[in-house]
Amino acid sequence: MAKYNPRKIEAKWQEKWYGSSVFKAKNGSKKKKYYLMVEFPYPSGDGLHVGHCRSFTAFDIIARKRRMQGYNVLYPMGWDAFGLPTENYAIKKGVHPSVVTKKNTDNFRRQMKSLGLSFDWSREINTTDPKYYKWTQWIFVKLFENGLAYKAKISINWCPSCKIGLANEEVVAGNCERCGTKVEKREKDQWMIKITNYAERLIRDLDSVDYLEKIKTQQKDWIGESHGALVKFPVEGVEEFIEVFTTRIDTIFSGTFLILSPGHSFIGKYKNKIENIDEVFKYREDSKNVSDMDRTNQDKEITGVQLKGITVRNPATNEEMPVWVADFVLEQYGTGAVFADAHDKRDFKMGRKYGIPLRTSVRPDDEVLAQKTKNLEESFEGEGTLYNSAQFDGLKSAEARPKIITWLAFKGLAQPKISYKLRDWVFSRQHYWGEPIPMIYCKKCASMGGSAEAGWMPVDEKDLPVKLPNVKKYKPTDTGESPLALIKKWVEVKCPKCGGLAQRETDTMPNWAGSNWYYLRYVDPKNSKKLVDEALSKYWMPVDWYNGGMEHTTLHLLYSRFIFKFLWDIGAVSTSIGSEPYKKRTSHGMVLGEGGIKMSKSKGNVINPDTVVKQFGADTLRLYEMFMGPFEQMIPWDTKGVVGCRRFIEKVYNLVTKKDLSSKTEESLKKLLHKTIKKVGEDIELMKFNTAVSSMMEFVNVWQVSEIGLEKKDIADFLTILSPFAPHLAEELWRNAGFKEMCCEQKWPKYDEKLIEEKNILLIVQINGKVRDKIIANVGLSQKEIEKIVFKSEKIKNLMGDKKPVKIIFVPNKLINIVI
RNA sequence: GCCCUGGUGGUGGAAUGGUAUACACGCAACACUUAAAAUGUUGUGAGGCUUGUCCUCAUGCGGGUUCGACUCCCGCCCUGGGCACCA
Repeated sequence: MAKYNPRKIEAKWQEKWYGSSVFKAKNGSKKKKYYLMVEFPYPSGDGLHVGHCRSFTAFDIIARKRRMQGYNVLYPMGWDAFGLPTENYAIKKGVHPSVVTKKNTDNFRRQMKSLGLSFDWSREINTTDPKYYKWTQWIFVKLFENGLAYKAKISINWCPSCKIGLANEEVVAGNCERCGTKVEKREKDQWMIKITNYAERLIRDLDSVDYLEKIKTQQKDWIGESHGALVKFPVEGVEEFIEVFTTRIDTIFSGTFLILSPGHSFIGKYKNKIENIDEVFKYREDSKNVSDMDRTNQDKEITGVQLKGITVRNPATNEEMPVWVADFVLEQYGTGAVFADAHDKRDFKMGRKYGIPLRTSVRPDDEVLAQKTKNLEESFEGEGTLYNSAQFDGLKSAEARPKIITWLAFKGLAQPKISYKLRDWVFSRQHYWGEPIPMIYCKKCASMGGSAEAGWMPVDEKDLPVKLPNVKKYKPTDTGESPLALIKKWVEVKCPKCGGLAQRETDTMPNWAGSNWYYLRYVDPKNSKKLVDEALSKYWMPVDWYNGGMEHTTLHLLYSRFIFKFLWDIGAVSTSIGSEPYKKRTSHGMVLGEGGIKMSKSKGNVINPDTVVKQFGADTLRLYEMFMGPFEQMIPWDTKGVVGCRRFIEKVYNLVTKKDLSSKTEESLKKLLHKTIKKVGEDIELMKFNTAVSSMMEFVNVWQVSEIGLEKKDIADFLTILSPFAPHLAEELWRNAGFKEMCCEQKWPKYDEKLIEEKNILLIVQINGKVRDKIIANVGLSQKEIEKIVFKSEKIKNLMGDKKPVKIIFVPNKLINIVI
């Protein structure tokens, strides 16, 4: 008998699979579709990570099972290939990024195929392919045409050493991710995308999708919806209001001063009225230089400056209030201004520090706390009962809020308002290796006036894609402009409107641009006329099950939901499919290095899947990655543990190869097989791959010691449920056992409901909740019958002595508990 | 500070109100072998003695609910992740 030789077996079956159409998703099929997707990787030079293997294998198992269940399955793969590491490599070695990308994707594809993953390779996509990014650019044009893309001067993160603008994600603890230099702020004109327009829908529509609860929570927290009110504070002596957003209008009667953010427009507008304007301006300048790190440090001393000569009136009490500036009030949130009282810790501290009067108007339920609050010993931030609040005295905070809003609204001084933490999305990067933003700026047209976007025109659809030109140097310039700005021939272009000399936008898009919509391209990967064919989007979308890392919850996942909603709004996809791209979203746990620390080259603890495949075989790697622990949990790699999975595979190989197939399976083994079929099937759906594997191990352990073994049909069933996990092995044994076709094309076996029903059960006998005996009894015996058996038992008699049972708890077919 | 995870043998873990420690690793003994590896068999939470189909104790810590709690509730500690002056 031949020894188990994974290298030979695996190469053979991979050739058969990839040379046939078994993994191909079929357009125009009458079958029900199932669209499974794992996040496409960034093809780095390091090759596939064992973490990739884990989630790809898990979803490969689901894909293979779905095919066996009769679905038309789409399980595609592609490359999110724009990005910094490739660009940096190009800068260092002088190789064009596209060459590096080609090399890396070839390696990744080889590695994936060596694992036997059942991707449909005929639908492979690559975000750096001009045929692909033509549509990424097209989406940008549509965003612009619909008023969702605009230019704004914002401060960006600037690394003075690398001379490059950094995305927020590239700044680690205030330093440049690459060189560690302290990051500075620079003002720059950037393209922005109005994702904030979609904030409400992005929260509300979470109710209609099946995401892990923690994913929903994180997205909601990130978008940060707060319900409150916009309140107007009339400024003394001028026809002007300062607007404030508050969620705690129930505390309005205790408001004794107003605080503006340093950048608030009121200051510039009324600089002539502010007596100490020099001091205020100085404070504003100083606060600009406070780094983000210092500004977010909560232990930081509160600072502020009063705007002398300016007062406002509290719209509730009509009292005069001083106005201050403080840098803990943020320009970007709400209206950039707050009213201050003793019911906020920061306001409280500030009032104390500068001797500004403080007042309270909410009483906590706790008496001691109420006294302390009233005596201004400490700041009470919770909810309670109102006092000092005129006609609202005695109301609870929650009931007072709508009443106060209505009362002030009647005077035209307040309105309900929902505020979001979500900011618009900075879409410009000063890098080479990204999609060029397909916009043209014409000075002449800009002089015709209008908005900030005047003079900006999108590239005509027929001229898309705007291809990345070849450059000699990929490194950004000293001015912080993209290296594309140096190529005069590419930058200078005819204005699409007036025909005069105009210039291209030289910034490129962020990494997320290509992954915003890739799920749509898999559906129709070669379409050169449209982003996606309507009928195909209608058949395949939405993605039925999408898996990815938790680290993408607030970036990629949110961005792509937003872009899909936009495409749906403009009718770029079939409108019958709903405005959510993913029906179900789950997430995998990271695979750590041995000892529980993160795998990294510097630590030298990186596990290369190639090595594992070479040493143990792909099936062993697949099985181990599923067996190592719960799928959603972080888990350390353990090379010793891999051995156990290899042993299991050899056991199965030897059993099927050696045993006589003509015999009839004995009843108890057949029963266990059907229980295993049930368990494996259910566990796959719940992503409990580890227990699915262990149940197959248990089955094989029993099978191994059984004298008769399995009959042919039962072998077939077992190989079929094993095949999603260890597909090469299953395929080989399937053929060896003399079956026709391929194992992966079989139907998923049904378990026999009657067969797994138990006739006898092990019944637990407890006294006072402690296990004292176990008896084998027929299924369905009544309490009386069980009691009869139990009270006859010598053991129980001895344990009970002369004590009488006080109470007897009986759980049918499970347990009897005698309380004495 | 707030939100979300998780805490079980020497190790990865199993069990979501009813036999705690499945499965696997590791370890030990035995068999096979000149020997080793591989393989197979058996044992393996801790402690105790009267060595048993025995007893006691153990699921981060402290309380509670229950006939019965790893599982539910309250308080606390620790791990990992996210957000962080958000009005």
